[in-house]
Amino acid sequence: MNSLGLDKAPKDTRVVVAMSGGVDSSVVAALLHEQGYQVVGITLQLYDHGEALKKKGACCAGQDIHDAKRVAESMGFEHYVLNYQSRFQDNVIEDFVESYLKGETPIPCVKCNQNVKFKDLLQTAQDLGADCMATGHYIQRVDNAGRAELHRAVDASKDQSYFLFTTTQEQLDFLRFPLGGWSKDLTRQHAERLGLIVAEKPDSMDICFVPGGSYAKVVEKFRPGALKAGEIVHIDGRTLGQHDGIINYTVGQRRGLGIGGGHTENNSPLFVVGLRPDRNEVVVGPYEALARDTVFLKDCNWLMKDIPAEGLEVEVKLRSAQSPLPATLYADRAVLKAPAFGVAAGQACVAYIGNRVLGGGWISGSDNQSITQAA
RNA sequence: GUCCCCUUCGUCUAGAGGCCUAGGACACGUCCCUUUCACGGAUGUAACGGGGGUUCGAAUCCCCCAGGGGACG
Repeated sequence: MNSLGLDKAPKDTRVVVAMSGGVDSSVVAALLHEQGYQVVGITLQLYDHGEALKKKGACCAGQDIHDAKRVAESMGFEHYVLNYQSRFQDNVIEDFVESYLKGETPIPCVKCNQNVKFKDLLQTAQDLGADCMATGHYIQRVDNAGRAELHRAVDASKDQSYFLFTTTQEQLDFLRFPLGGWSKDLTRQHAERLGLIVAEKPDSMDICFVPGGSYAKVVEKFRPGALKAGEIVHIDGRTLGQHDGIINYTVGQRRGLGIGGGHTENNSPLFVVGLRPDRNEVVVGPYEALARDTVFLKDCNWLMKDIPAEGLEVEVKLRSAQSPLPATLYADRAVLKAPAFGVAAGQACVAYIGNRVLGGGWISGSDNQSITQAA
């Protein structure tokens, strides 16, 4: 059994590494190469800023691709660049745009993992005769009696399980995440040791196809007219101000409303409580108005057997950086032990038992049963 | 067009002679956090309508000039 869990010598094991051009995936590729594996680095060209966003100057995707290629060249393993622009456009950007127009808050990173990296790229890797595909994600693949499970990263602060909840059992069987047990520090140490040119490269943060700019402008570009000014209304019916486009807001948001004091008791801050795309309105209210204890799910992906009818005691995350919340999971919803504040449709509900990632679903809506029942 | 009240940071306001080089909240900016959008944390900018007085000393007292409410007009 080699380090990738395969019953082959490294030199006979062909592994495709999905290289983004960042530190993490570069370290994975270089490390596996160092260990003697047949590494094939693949970097996807997903968009072109010069063309897609009508921006001048260097294209960021180009720089990342260039970095990945240089890492491969310096280490001496194969590397290919595949043009996936149309797939990315169809499966990620279009969905992103449509979701915002519906008043939801999409997660393009998950769609990209789900529909591009772990689907098309993974298929390509298999077509290339690879034994497995490795990525630089901070998440663990744990073998439990012959069955692969998904577990949170050891470094909780870097855990990316939220973004990978759509990973299927079949995909998981073929995937490897060498950094799942590492800290970011350790990764960077290895990057330096290996002399990678990307060792000092900062972590990516914004949406990749919206570098440093406004994502709303991207939506506006693909759907002219999407940025339409409208009213900001309070849940009590008052109109408190104007917004410059519903797509600029997400449920739970506080900043950016521009509504000063004098509208609420004690000048308490206002939060976006809801979005009404049909009326082009942003609905605001006090923090308490965000309370929800029932989260409805759709298009779920579970890495486990059927969920019992009486429910399953789990913890869920409704936002990537949020602490897990105790809940009872059903096939189509999660019922929280205590209300969550700022549950946005379009975001994901990812379930855990301990460190194990059970999968999750897309949030289609939410409710506050305790209030509904009391009323 | 007689007699009363009001006028402070972008907003809502605290303030009733020295504790105010004017405080708070909301908004806004910056930074941190963050492979979504957000939340959150830290930090910062910013005001006594104007002009005279009285006082050792006025945002606070008095007097004028400009903007909102009151059973004769």
